[in-house]
Amino acid sequence: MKKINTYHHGDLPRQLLTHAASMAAEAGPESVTMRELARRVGVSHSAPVHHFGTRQNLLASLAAEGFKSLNEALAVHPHDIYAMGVAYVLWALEHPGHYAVMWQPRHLVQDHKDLNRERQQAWTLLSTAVATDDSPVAEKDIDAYAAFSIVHGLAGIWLSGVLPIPEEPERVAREVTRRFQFHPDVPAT
Amino acid sequence: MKKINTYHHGDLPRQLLTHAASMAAEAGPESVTMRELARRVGVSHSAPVHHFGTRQNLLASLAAEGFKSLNEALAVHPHDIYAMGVAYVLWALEHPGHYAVMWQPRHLVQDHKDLNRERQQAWTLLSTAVATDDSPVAEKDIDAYAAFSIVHGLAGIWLSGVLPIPEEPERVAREVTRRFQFHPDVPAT
DNA sequence: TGTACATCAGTGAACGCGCGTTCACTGATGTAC
DNA sequence: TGTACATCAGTGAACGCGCGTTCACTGATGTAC
Repeated sequence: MKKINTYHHGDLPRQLLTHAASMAAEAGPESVTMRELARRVGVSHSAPVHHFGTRQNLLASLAAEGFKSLNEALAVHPHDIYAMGVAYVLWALEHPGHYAVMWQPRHLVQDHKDLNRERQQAWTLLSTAVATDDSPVAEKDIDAYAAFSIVHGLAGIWLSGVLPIPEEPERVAREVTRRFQFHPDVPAT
Repeated sequence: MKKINTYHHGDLPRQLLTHAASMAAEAGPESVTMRELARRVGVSHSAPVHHFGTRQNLLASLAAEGFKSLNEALAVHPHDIYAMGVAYVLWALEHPGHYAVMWQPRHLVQDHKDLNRERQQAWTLLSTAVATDDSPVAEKDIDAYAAFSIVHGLAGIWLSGVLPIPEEPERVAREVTRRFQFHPDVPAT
């Protein structure tokens, strides 16, 4: 039987990230302080410093973990932009703390290698999926912008708490996502 | 000629809100502190307290001002959901500080009368514009959700700084907004 | 199996700082007569 | 026009607090022999 030891338990970085995600979900990234985080995990306030160096680096690690997990969820539907969109929204609802940190880069250290790689990968996944449509090249960027906007907007509305999350978020997410159309023929008025 | 007096200048609440908006735009709502705000305006740190009572109330006043101004911008196009959407995005780009505060209700006092009224009014404007379409009633909510998501998402992407604001934001906003369609006939797969 | 030693994980005191709010105050303005 | 007084706007010291980071440290673990 594995001894559970507050000392050298080997799992502290993992626990710190998990609790940081909870805190960010409850009260935003700015509420994740090294000291309160340490209190919740039950270690001294220098323990997080030992593992992550600075607060900005800890939050960037959390964001990197978030993008990695999001990418896995998106990669399940590599060629279906609508299914991918639904997966995006559902992932955000399931990981509100990560999501908040990912989109508030202000709180993150800038040159975090893992974060930059995973974030780039997320955009690649999305734009590749959009590219499977046969739109003119000049329209592809707009298509990607719009597809991303609708799912990011829906997630943002729900997570901000301004509108309540419905009972069947998956159904609503699917219906909302359907309202996105590729490069409509009718020109803008 | 009007005497400009640091004392009793009568314009302090106005100046406080203006500078608070700048600060929120630069570094987020959480960076708006009573003390730094007072420093920027050049008054003592109790002056903002005298006029707004608490920090949360000051920020709620800023959000209320934001919704009021947004509503005026939206009301220019009362029956055209696409034009209204473009107006929404452009307004957000022009008022990044207000926009940030409006969508981070965590920092605001809850029972601010003006804020609650103006926020309700914004939703009424949007849903009324959507209702001019002849969709089935059950689809209207989804239509409103989707229309709001796409513009809120686009504004959020740009303001978060993750993707750069293009040279012609109005053109891009118009094109993106066109990607929204009312209740498509093709059922979801 | 035992021992010496290096390395790693976590501690706790200390630093300097900025914050929101309270409170008694003072200077400026407006009003009644 | 002058004066007394009330009201309003802004001040500055003080409070108690939580924060990120530094640093010398100690306890636990792993490894070489």
